[in-house]
Amino acid sequence: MNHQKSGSKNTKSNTNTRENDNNTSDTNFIRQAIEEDIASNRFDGRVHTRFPPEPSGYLHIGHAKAICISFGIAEDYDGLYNLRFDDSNPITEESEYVEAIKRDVHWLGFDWEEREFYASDFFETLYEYAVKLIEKEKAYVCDLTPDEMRTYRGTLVTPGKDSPYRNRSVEENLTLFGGMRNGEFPDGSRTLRAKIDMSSPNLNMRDPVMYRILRAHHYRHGDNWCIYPTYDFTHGQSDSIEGVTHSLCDVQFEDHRPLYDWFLESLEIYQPRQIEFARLNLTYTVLGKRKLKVLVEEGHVNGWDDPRLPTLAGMRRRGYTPESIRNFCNRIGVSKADNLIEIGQLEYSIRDDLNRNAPRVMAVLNPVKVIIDNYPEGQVEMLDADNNPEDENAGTRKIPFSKEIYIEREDFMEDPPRKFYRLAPGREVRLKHAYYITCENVVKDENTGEIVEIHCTYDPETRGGWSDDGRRVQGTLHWVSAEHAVNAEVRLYDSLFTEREPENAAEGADWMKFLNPDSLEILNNCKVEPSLLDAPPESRYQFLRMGYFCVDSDTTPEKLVFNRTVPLRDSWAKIQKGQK
RNA sequence: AGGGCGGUGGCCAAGCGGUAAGGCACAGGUCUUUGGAACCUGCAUGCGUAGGUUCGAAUCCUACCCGCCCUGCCA
Repeated sequence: MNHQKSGSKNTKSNTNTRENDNNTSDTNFIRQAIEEDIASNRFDGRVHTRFPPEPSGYLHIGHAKAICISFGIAEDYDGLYNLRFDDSNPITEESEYVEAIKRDVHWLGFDWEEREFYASDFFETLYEYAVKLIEKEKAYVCDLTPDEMRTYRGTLVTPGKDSPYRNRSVEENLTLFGGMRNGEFPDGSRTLRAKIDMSSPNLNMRDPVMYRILRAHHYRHGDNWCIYPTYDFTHGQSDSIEGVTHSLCDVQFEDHRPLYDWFLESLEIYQPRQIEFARLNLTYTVLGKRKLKVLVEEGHVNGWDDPRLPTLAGMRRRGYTPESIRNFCNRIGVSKADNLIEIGQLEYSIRDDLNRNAPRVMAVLNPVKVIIDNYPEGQVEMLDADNNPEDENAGTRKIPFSKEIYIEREDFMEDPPRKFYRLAPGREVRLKHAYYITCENVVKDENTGEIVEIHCTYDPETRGGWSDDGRRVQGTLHWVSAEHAVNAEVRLYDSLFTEREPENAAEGADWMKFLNPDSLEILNNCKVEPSLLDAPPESRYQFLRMGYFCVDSDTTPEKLVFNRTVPLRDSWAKIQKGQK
């Protein structure tokens, strides 16, 4: 069941490496439909898709799914894809968002070349289309107020009734619609409606509004217009104008498809095919621009790029790679069934990528000092450390070792439980890339009882972490030389919500009450190896045994700041849980 | 006088009348200078339910049940 994966694709300006993910489900109902269209020569065998965001917020992982579907399919069938801003509502749209969206789509690894469109650039054509429908007696100017219109529309189970303005003459409608455009009527006083069927069981067909009067400044066209087309009168025609063949969208628009087709057929213009798929839902978070906007605007997070957010900007800052997001989207598949993807699926995708590609480095997040009593005072050795055991070409680097080092506080226990393989009194462990050390005793703070120093001895014969006598140690610890350590701030993230389905768990609609108060933990006294000193923002590392981290944009020459992207899988934590 | 769309293991998802792919998760095990990774093994006599057609049904038919979406001059 392999559809053609063109060997010549992606030869353009994609800077990201596009690995073929062999977990990709290479068949789904959309691809099947497209293959049928190619086989039947509908659209002359062309495949041309589009991604149509409204510039009213930032893109999130749900948009990434839509982008990967639309753009990924176009690439796989040697087709084209457009980026189109669906900007027919001046009230919510801003240039800031179009810039952010373009940045995020590029970052994801897609290049729409010169095919960047704005629905608002089609306003003049759309206006002409509207006139054409009036002339064909398929549209009329309606003076009903919003409340009246709602009443006339009927309900889910009862038919609506015709507007008293439904049978105005073509001439009157033309005059009135021209007047609407020329600003002769106040906002909201009239609309242009499609004349379809007020008794249709599909509410979208009960004479939907095509144009409303709205004196609002459009971020792109200023005050040129005081009437704006609605989504329904804009989307299909934009697809048509752009030559799109397959208009892939959310299942929520299934009910709109008859209207999408009606406008195109009535207008007698080129008619693309709309196909719908289920939107992404993720556990322990909320998706949806409105909700994300609330979190940002009410200050529950620090901006659209807060690393806890499922926005692409936030995920980028968190340390996610574009590849990992694309692979995630491929792995979860496409269908029309409601879905709730476990956040672990996303974590798997980033670990999978970073494990293969992120350089290893040592960093101690919660340090405790270890003094090696028999190590010569003042001596410093530069030890070899491999940069990535998963990558032969990653090379090695030198790391300094000395008499005083830091290790992770939780890597030592005075009274260790079963299966604790780390440092404890009398026990020998390996310091990664360095030596075997044995714990001799500990020094505690007289008042608090907290361990302040651990005294050890090392075996000089185990340089590099090997011993010739075949002696084996159970544990291997990461460490940083105290004298050479660089201080850093490390930000640890937990899920934004405490509920698996915050939107459904609430009795009412108060998903906000499930915000996790501990979603951000800041560690201020972390010690990282000196090679990290000049690491640029967004560079990613594996902190050995601790997880994947990336340099945050808050980093300054005085202070290194890291974000934990995701911890390593931790089977010790599981054992501990089992022991309790 | 409601309409539309869905229901295959814990979470996704193939399947398209020939005897339930794959991924994540989970459970064992091997290996290991990351308790990581990798590797091996296990994990639906079952496809919303009940009937029917058929040599044979997740796939076809009938009825029923459940879930989601739709009553903006948002998209």
